[in-house]
Amino acid sequence: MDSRGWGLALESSSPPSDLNHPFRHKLNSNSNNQMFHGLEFPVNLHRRTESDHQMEEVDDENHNNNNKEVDFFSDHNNKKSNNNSPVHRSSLSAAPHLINHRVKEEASSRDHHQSAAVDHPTSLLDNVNTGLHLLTTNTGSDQSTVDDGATSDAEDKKTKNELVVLQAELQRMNAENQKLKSMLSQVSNNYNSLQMHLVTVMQQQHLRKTESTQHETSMQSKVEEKQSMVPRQFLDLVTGANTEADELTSQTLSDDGERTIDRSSSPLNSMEVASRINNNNNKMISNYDDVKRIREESPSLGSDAQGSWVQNKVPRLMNNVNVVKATTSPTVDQTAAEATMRKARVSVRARSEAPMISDGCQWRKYGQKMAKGNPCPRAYYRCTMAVGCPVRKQVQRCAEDRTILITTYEGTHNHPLPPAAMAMASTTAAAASMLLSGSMPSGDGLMNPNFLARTILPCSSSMATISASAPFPTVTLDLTHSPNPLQIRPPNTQATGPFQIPFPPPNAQVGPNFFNSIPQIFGQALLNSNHHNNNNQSKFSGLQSSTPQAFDGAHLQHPTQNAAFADTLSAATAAIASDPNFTAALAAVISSIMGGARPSAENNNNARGNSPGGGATTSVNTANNVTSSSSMQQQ
DNA sequence: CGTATTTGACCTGCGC
DNA sequence: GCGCAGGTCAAATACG
Repeated sequence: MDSRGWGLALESSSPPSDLNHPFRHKLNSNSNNQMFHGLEFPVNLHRRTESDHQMEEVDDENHNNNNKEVDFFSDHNNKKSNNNSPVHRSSLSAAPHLINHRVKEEASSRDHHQSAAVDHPTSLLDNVNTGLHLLTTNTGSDQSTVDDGATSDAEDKKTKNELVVLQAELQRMNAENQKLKSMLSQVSNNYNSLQMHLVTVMQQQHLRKTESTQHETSMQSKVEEKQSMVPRQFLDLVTGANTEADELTSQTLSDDGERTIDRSSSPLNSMEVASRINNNNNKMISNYDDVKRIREESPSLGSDAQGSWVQNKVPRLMNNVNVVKATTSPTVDQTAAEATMRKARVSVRARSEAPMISDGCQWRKYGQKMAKGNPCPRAYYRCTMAVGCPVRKQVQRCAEDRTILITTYEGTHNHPLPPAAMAMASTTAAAASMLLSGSMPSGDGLMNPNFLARTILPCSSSMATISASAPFPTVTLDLTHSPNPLQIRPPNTQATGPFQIPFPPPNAQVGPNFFNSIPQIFGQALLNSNHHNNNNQSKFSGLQSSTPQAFDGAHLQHPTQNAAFADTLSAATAAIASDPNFTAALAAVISSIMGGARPSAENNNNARGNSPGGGATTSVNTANNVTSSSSMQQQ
């Protein structure tokens, strides 16, 4: 957690006690999938499973032994001082025996089911380091106080038996790890395939639109331009570069003699397509004269809104991201992608008395301005976690309600993020991606924001808003509203069409998993819109009902693990959620593996403790959890 | 003394 | 062309 103690914690730091949870499994990161890099799977942390029960029994044994240790010590003292007491002698001999007997019985019964681990107990024991130190105290005390060789042997056997049990548990967990690995692999594969499919579809739509526009009449009327300005701007803000790049793409493909490619069947490698788009974006961005020429050549593409946007932003983008001439370098692709991503903004409204919400990243303030219409100054921050990171954010209090802090993110991090920052980063990235993807030309060539408002999450309550009238395409995630749809919504001057996603009530505990769920929600939204395009809206209802379970399954006890896992899971589910059956299956599998989708009431109610939970109604209180900050803004 | 913040100046785009 | 507003820069200042 950032030492500055910003007010709104989007993720919870890990209590030290949980960090040492003995049953944490750490999966090897999949080198082919950075999405799951460093993902740790706490297994059976939530449900009282057999293993937990076994461990507690062991602990109970230990505890009992520790309790008895006093008695033993007392007995030994009595024994030494008074060997003639038959009562003491009997209790002395009976207690360890009974304990060992119970342990043996338990070990035997478990060994019956897990014989593999018992086949070579001694060799395994040498290699097992449980780190639990379950028996050393007891054994040591007994050995130190009981000068009895038989008892010592019994203790050794007991120790070995318990270690055998632990070894069996380890093996069982290894098997679970393998299952999880395979599951992750499956998720990863689906994610990659769907991502490629998405790029392919995007490219097809672009090509289709390009062809259609070539047959259109030359000029649209001024009225038509006015009417289409908002959606066109919305389109342009997020994909206008691509739209023009498509012209370049067509030219480039023609120049390269590759235009014979069958677009309908999209044999092009999706990544190659994306690379070409980005490359041509670079061409466009790097050569403003080309942009003007293309706009002149393609009047239908050069509407006012689009032109103003390009003229407005391209030079700055050139300065900011050092766009260079188009090459096939992946770095250039990334730069173009960043330039594109910087066009989209994600605004988060949350109640906080602190000057800035804690999102896990390190920010450096580089400016502050008084914005028109708001007595509160607007502060400008840039990410300092890596040199040249393009991500910036603006922080400003709401003019109407100064308890509301509006944080607007822009750009995509170009560096690895700590788990604490993953939630917000993935949220903003997903929201920006949704803008980018959601603005792809649909059947009529334009994506109307109101279309999104009509189609996305009709049953949701509190809201996020897509703003197309703002200078930038902005997704506003409003964490200040009640989920009750009947409640009057405070005026949002920039909102043009409500696009709602479920958010917790103002006083609800909003935790990392809530933010982790946002990418998934946006994935749902995007997919829902796609389904709507395909007249296949019914699929989404199943998706909605199934995906929350996936996050319920992420109700884990370790906050960091929980955040990391749920974050990764949310990203994955957002990407793969186009198949509701798969999502439901994944939710079911994860829920079953993770110990059931039913979190305990304790976890939900004690969210800020060791159990932040995974739903949208748990963890840190957005509205009230406020801390002071040393990096005070003048607000 | 190094780093972060502050704040006025400057740049750019847009509307009139 | 001019003024306004948003955004950024960089020297000055504060802070640990």
